Amino acid sequence: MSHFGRSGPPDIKDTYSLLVLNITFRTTADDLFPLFDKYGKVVDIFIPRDRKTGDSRGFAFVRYKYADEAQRAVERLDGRNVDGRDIMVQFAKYGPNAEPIQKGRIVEASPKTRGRSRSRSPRRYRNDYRGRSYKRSRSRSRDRYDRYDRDRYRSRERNYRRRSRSRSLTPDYDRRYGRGRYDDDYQRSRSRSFESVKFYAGSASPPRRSLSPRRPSPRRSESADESPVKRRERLPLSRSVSPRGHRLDSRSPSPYSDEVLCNL
DNA sequence: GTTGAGCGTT
Repeated sequence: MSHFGRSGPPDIKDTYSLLVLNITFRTTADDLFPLFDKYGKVVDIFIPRDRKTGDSRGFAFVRYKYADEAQRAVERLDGRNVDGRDIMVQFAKYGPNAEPIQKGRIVEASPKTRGRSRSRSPRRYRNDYRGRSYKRSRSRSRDRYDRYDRDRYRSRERNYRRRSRSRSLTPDYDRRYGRGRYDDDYQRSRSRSFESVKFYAGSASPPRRSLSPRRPSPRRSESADESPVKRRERLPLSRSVSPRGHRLDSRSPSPYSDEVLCNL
């Protein structure tokens, strides 16, 4: 029950969180797991994503069960090249609820403290990033669009997203799987557990989205509502199963973005 | 079909 499923933070009570910076936007939790799991028991991996687009934001959180293992992972993996980029691994400084944590360990004393720090200030999302004058919307290209003709480019962007969503085959993957080894693999057997766990967690809704978003009900009202345009929008999604069969991220947020759902 | 300082979700 408390797995890397999409049911929120698992059991963060006695875990040690590592912040992994500078990963590629295509790197998934699956990619990180074998690396980090070599140094200890990885309890959870989470890759924050853009709310709207679902894209990776370029960093990840890896949670260890034991502090010494986390520490070792920092020493060994910080600066390591992953998918062509030198990642930075360090202990997280803030908890999932913006709590300061020490050495990656959440200091959350009482649930009262936790509730306080997040219940007030009803930010829409956490995109304000704690008011630390966070400049970015994560990319200059999107900044550009946001400033100028966002409305004009919106549909274009959507198409991009959708296509890149269902594509999922990049040189990165070739490289990674051609490599097939990590530096000291003293417990490579565990490399499978992550996928297994996630399959387990997603058993209700398998990663391979052979989805059935909404069966066109034989109702007259709906069929009348169906325009060819909408139909076209749905089709590419229905078959958007990646070549890898499963492309699981930490929590793949619904493959169908909200806008798509709204379209139906 | 991108981008690149940074701290997180059901």
